[in-house]
Amino acid sequence: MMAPEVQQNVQHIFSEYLSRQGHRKTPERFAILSEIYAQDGHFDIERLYVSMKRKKYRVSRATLYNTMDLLLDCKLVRKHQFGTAQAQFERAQNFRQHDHVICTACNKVMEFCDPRIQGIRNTVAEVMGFEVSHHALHIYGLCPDCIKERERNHDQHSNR
Amino acid sequence: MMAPEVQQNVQHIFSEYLSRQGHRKTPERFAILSEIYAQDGHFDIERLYVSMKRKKYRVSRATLYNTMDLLLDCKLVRKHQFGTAQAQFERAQNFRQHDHVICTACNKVMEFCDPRIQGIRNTVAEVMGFEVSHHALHIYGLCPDCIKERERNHDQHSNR
DNA sequence: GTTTATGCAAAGGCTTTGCATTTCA
DNA sequence: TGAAATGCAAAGCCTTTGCATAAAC
Repeated sequence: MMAPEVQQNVQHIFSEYLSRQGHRKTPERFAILSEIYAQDGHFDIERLYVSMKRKKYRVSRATLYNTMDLLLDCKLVRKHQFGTAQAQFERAQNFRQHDHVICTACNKVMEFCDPRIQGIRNTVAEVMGFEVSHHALHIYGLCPDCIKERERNHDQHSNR
Repeated sequence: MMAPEVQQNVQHIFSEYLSRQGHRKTPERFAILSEIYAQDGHFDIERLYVSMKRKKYRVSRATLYNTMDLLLDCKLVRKHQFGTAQAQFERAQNFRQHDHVICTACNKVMEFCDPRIQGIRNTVAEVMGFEVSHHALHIYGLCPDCIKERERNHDQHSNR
């Protein structure tokens, strides 16, 4: 569960951002942000849309996409492409930097942290003269469950 | 330019793969592989399609997509999603493992290698019990050219 | 009162699918 | 000859766009 302070905090950040950029403070925008910070883990636009419709919000997919761009711009949300067609999002405040491990069998997404990635970013900045803004590290493979699953199938195979 | 041995080599690998899997050896499949190994750097399906049409090959987009799946499966091609809608591909033989740096202003894609990534993969395997098959590390930011470009614009701004 | 944002539906772009025809084995 | 692959066009899916209406400032 998200602490109420976090909700207040992000609403404030968003409000400041909208002022600064000369954008309007519409109820839809704040409702979407609120809904996002009520989500656990990753979500996509469709899930957000259904989730808000179920709560009787009047919101359109177009506004969801538009608002996402604003939230990405002020870094309250992160966007991911895990190889599938539709983009995945997750909230960005009060979540420490992490990367993703994706199981190619069951599509489960897990998180991990490794300090070495910061070293790699620094090296890229120095050696290539890049001004690094962000990165995505996705490690693909089989999760422990799917490894077991595969072994079960192998056993069946050799015993029949 | 691609060395002729590489072309021969990959055609052989593909041929073996098709036999092993009980797939047919169609001229289209070998023509597509050949065309891919004549490409430099990254390419997408459309570019491949246009490129082959220009050379009067009779080939359809559907066959390109189908063949890509085969080539991915036998690891002669790698697939990337750099955040845009369409998938990017690159040939995989005789190219050492590398990752990508993407400029968010001009969309240029550059390559780099860092041995630390292997250490991260090993750690994920050990700590999470994952059987790692592959990974994607994308570092986003501004390339040197676009940093200069931005500074030029800043100067104009402050001088007017 | 202007101008921006919203909602809806239509259009776009990439990819997949269905099916008749061709081709490999 | 029979099964699989091809080409074409249509359909799907996610996302963006156009435009009339509504709402912020």
